[in-house]
Amino acid sequence: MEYKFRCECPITSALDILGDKWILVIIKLMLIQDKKTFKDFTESDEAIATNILASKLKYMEELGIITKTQLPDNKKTNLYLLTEKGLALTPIIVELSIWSDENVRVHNKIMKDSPEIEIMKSDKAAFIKLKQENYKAKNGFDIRIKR
Amino acid sequence: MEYKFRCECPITSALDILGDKWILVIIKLMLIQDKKTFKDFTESDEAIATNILASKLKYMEELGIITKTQLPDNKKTNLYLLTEKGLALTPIIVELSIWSDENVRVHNKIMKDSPEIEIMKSDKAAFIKLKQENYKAKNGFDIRIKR
DNA sequence: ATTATTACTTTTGTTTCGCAAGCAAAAATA
DNA sequence: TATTTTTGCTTGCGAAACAAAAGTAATAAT
Repeated sequence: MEYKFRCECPITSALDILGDKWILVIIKLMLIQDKKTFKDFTESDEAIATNILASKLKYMEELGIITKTQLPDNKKTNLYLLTEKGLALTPIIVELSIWSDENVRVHNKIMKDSPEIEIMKSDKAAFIKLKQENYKAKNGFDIRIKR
Repeated sequence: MEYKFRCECPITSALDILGDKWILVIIKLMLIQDKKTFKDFTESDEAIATNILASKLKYMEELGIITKTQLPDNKKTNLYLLTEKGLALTPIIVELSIWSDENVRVHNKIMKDSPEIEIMKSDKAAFIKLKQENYKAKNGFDIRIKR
């Protein structure tokens, strides 16, 4: 539970936490693609290896970005859900989408369109609020047990 | 000049490019802290190793995020400057600042305040535009030679 | 009672990161 | 003009992160 930071800069410190290949991808899977179980994540297009997934989920839980919970009628399947701290990353995901749409397509020819990109661009704040509220409406009031 | 992408997702593809420990930190050093030479970067608080710096600068130039130029009266010192594609990352830097200010301080006790954080929060779009225009005013019309 | 599913862990590489040292060209200084 | 310093790197080696594959234990479904 002790993390290493390169220096006193807030931006660099954020990247000490988020700056790797997987953390923000996992956030995206949860927020945009509704993934919540270990199996959900392993079946995504990104094809994350199970050992890496396990270690990243543990790390994110420790940091308070996600929680690990269970449904009361199932002792096997765990639910991984975004906390407020995790949901607060939504603006970063949105800005990555927009930058990608305008600057990455030239490198990745098979990249999909974001269906919501125009809505995103025309009113960022509204889009962010909507995504966050939809997430909470779907996942915030489930009956579940913290473990 | 061939890059590997994990899948067709725009967000994941953006992170295939930006998702490492250094790229966004180097962008921040250029945009916020006015760093432009190899030496500038090595002297930053982040203390990047020279071999990593050299490889990242090369990679970023290949991608079109930065350019490598020279002043006409100096054959030694190179100037690394953000392109439009690199400047377009400003909103991501701003959102990282805001998330960090609210969520990272609990982990990094010695983290500095962003002096501009309140301005940033109160009008993001204006702040972003200002930063980008300041950067261009300072660096956009220098006499320099592309190499 | 048997099979399948879920959520991992373990093992064994491979690739990326990072420190330290070294080096060559250009620039500054004597 | 000769020497020293600065700048921008490269090289070599150890450490850490990432990744593919196989294995396991508990639970759930049949």
